[in-house]
Amino acid sequence: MDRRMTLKALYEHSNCDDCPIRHRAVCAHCEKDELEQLEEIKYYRSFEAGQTLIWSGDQMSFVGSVVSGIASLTQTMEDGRTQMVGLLLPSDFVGRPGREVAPYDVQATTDLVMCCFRKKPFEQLMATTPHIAHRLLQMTLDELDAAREWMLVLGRKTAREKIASLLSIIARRDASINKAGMAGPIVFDLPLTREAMADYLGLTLETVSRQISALKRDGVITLEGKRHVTIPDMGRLMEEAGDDTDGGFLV
Amino acid sequence: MDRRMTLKALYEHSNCDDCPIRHRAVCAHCEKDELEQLEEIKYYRSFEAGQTLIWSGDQMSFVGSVVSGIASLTQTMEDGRTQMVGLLLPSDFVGRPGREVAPYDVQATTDLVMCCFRKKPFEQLMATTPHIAHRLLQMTLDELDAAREWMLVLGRKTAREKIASLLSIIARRDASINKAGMAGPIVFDLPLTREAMADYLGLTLETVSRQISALKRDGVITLEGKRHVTIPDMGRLMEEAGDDTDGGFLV
DNA sequence: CGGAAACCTTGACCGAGATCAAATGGACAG
DNA sequence: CTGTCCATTTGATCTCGGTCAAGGTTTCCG
Repeated sequence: MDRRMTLKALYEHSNCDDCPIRHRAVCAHCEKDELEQLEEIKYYRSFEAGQTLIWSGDQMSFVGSVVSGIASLTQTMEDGRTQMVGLLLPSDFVGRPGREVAPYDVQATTDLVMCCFRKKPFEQLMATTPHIAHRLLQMTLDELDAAREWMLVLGRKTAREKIASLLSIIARRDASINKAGMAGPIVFDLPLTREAMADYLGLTLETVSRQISALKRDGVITLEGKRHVTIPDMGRLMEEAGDDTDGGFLV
Repeated sequence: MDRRMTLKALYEHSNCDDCPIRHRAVCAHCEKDELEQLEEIKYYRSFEAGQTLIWSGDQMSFVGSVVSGIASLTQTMEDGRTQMVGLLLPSDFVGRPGREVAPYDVQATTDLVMCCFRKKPFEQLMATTPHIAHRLLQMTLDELDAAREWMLVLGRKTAREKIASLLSIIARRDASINKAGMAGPIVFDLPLTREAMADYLGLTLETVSRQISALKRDGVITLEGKRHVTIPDMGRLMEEAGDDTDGGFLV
């Protein structure tokens, strides 16, 4: 894969209603010109599936959030073992205000559109408008909770539980985006290859495949083709994941 | 263990030079009265080894930081499997400003002294003094990086590498607190039982014991008694951990 | 000093998941 | 339709770390 990428900014929209940062910035304390300032330093970028947006150790020039598609954060050891350490779905934030250098690779797992802000101006804006900083702290705390929940998955769950955990995370996020409830069957397309799932779960792709087959055989999920998943009973899936069944909070 | 704990605030010192928050708060932008405000809501608490400060699901009434000793964050599944998701050494921050309920247990792994701030006043202070919020964001980002680095350990490293990783984290922190350099042997006391290490590493205590014995046999570490460790060659240990040898940044 | 309770080590065995290998299926170009 | 490519599935075997069990050390307390 080519290490360089098209850095051309894509000013596709002059005003952007679907930008998650903007939505998040809109609150009782917002002032009109704060939004305008955000607009000024905002731009869009598209990436193809498989592209690496940022390499570990690179200078970071922007922060931003996922508009559509999926990005992933991965760490790699010298011998090639890789571990995905974050899965960024639409509305998730990317970047470390105040940091110069990226601590891990950021990849486009699917075709991806990002809403970006140039980093320096964004940091200045953060310094002058406290509620953006506050919002960012809340988002970072959410990420930290998610990372720590995932540590339990990586450290203590069996392969079957790991798969069920991943499916239930994706299903939950998907249902909340589509504003569907938890009741009734949930249907979605798996946005990850077996290999990407393996990298997220600390497994091999063969084990992922076997466990998905097993969940299918046992009626926990239904598969059409290799990617289209139906979950007839979300509670059952969460049991398989080893989670508290009642802890079904929507993020 | 008793779920209730002595909540008695310990106003041991009326002015506190060793308080990490205060140190962190001292910067070019600090104003005198900000420190005074922090002083007003600050108090100390001591805990015995094994005590649980906060139970998952509890209301949190304070935030604060570790003065001495070690605290740990743990998650537990219904069947008893537990995973430690954070190791809090002196100067590390505890608490989620803006959150009501604790997402995991906080335990005193050793005897512990915390420097606490009542949560509500602290949050108000945060809202009025942006640089505290900023400082907190930086600390949270650090924690997030540490959590993600640990995900690689949990997901992809062998038992031997896991042990070496834990030892090198403790050694690094210890050396930086004592202002010792990385050159030359590093000596410290293991602050964790084999079981606690196992919970942090996603292993069993037997495996921890075996791997420590193996590292001793191979000359990577020296043990006196069960806890007193000498690391003759930090570079060697980091190789065993599977880390980039040159990435020896002190936090 | 003696006995009990933690904590730790070591051994024997087993099994979940890794590894190596081959077959299957779907998408797409020609 | 046919061949190629890639993702996935499935099978056979191996191995690392878990499990069960026994014994050793240290600490603490009467």
